[in-house]
Amino acid sequence: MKQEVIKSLQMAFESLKTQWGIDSIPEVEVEIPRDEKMGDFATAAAMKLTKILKKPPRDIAHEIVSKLSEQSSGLFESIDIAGPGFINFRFNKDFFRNQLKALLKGDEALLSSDIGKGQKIQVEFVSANPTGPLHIGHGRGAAVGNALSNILEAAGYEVEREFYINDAGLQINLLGQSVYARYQQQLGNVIDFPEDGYKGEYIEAIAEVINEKYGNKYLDQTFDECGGPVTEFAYKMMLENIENDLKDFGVIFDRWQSEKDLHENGMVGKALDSLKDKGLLFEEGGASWFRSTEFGDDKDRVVKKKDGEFTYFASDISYHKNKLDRGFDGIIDIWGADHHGYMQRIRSVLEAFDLPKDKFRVILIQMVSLLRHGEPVQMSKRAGAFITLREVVEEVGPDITKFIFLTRKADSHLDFDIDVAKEQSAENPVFYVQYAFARISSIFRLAEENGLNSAGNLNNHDIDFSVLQEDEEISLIRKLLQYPMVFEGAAIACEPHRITYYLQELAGVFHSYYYKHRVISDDIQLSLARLSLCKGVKIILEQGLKLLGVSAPEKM
RNA sequence: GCGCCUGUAGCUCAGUUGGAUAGAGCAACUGACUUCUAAUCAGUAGGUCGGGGGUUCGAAUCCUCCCGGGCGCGCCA
Repeated sequence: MKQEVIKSLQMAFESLKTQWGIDSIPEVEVEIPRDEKMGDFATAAAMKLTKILKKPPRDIAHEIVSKLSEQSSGLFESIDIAGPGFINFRFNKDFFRNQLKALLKGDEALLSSDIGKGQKIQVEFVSANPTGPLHIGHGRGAAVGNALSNILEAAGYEVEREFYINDAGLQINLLGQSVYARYQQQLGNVIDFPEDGYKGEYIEAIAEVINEKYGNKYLDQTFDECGGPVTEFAYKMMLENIENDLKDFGVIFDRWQSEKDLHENGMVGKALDSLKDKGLLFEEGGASWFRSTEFGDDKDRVVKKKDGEFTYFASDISYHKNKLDRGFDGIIDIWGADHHGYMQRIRSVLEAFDLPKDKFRVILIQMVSLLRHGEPVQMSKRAGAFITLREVVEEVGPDITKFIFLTRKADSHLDFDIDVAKEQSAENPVFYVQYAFARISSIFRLAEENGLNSAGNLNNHDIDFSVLQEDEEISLIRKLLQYPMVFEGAAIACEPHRITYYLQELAGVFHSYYYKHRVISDDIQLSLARLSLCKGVKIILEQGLKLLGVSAPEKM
């Protein structure tokens, strides 16, 4: 729909070029006006040209409009000049009706997009340490990462969803020690709990499972002796829990990349070697450093400590090198905002490995404050006092939880009040959207009973769309046709929340229409045309909800 | 001290990358169920876009300086 306007404007500019005495035509930008009454599309081109042409914007607008009317494509009902020099376009109704027909025939361009052109893109998200259950913040990352992946996929990218497992290093070791200590305690041994150990109940649970499975096998062993298998068991069980939590939240990953594997396969050393070959490593104070200042970082970063151990950053270098080696055209990392200080470092690494700047993108997910009755819930993983994602999902439900996460842009803080999410469930925006879908489904059930078979008839009969005359019907089609633009915008900006808002608007236009006009009536032709319109709404609602990972129920 | 995010209606948030009279939902108030689902609809009210200055035809949006909130600045992971 947007393309038609742009094309017309480009043609007009082309023929005005000589008259204006400019070499190339200006870039054409069109927007959807805030108020539907202004038109379907608007351009501020005349105002932007005023500086170059040294003429008042309204004069320029007049020249453009008269050129446009010479072209008279017949697409537009009206082209007006308004305000300081906006040009407003209004499509004629047949254009809308034809587009609706195209949507129902399954015109892909109205549902998806090919801006991705098959490029391979990797989206890494959640990537929580497997040392405890997922909390609500991880849930937000999961919801956004999942929706974004879906959107990019629909936009023609080949997407891989990946979870990076931090299964090497001190934290995992601490997990093992904590479980070991609980195991000993459960079997009656008096043993000190590690000072910084994980104190949550889940640690006890893991210890119990070890007890059930292996009995007192490790009872007489020190941690030095049995730390390996105990730690491995603990972390695998933890990882399994995480995977299940995500699955029950409706988020599935394509690939789980282990940090430990990178070490064991020598990838870390290799990655550093290739930096060395580029002359980007140096030795100082017995440690190895990456010259990240070369790429705009504040200071150079240690990759190998003086005790010979790799830093965490070294694994990340190797991990991102690994991503590049796997042939991705673009890399998107979704991190908690508390990791933002890490961004420039990774950016430097990827630049060192020759990835163009615009191919790497970090989406920071701001903190979630969990509230109950308006009071903040204190969260501390170490102390074990926190509410898990699972608890929230079980209490509030996955659809509401996801929808709330996706109704805000990622980089703003979010208050998640469990009681508000639950108590207002009847007024919750997610139901507003789902209800529109359920209502349409209900209409189709009735249509079925009345012999207006939805699927069959709507496809086989030559339905006369010209009976769709009501303003609300045209508004509804107009809204439907905005979907590809919204969707593309969401993909380009990596902002799933745009879809969430759009769906609410679409549902709103539909509810309003529903209240005012009856779909099924004695007039068969009209009924069929209106059913077709509803079908169109249903298709878009379903598609949008699918991208968000939210269910579309036939009944509510 | 430096860096990132943030401040928009009583509350929770959008604002199409600089455009027209700043928008939703909740809460408040008025109305609408004999109809394909009232989890809905129609309407009223609610604003110094944190504050000052600047850039220009035009600023919630860009620059700058203040004020407030969150987070981060290890040879930790």
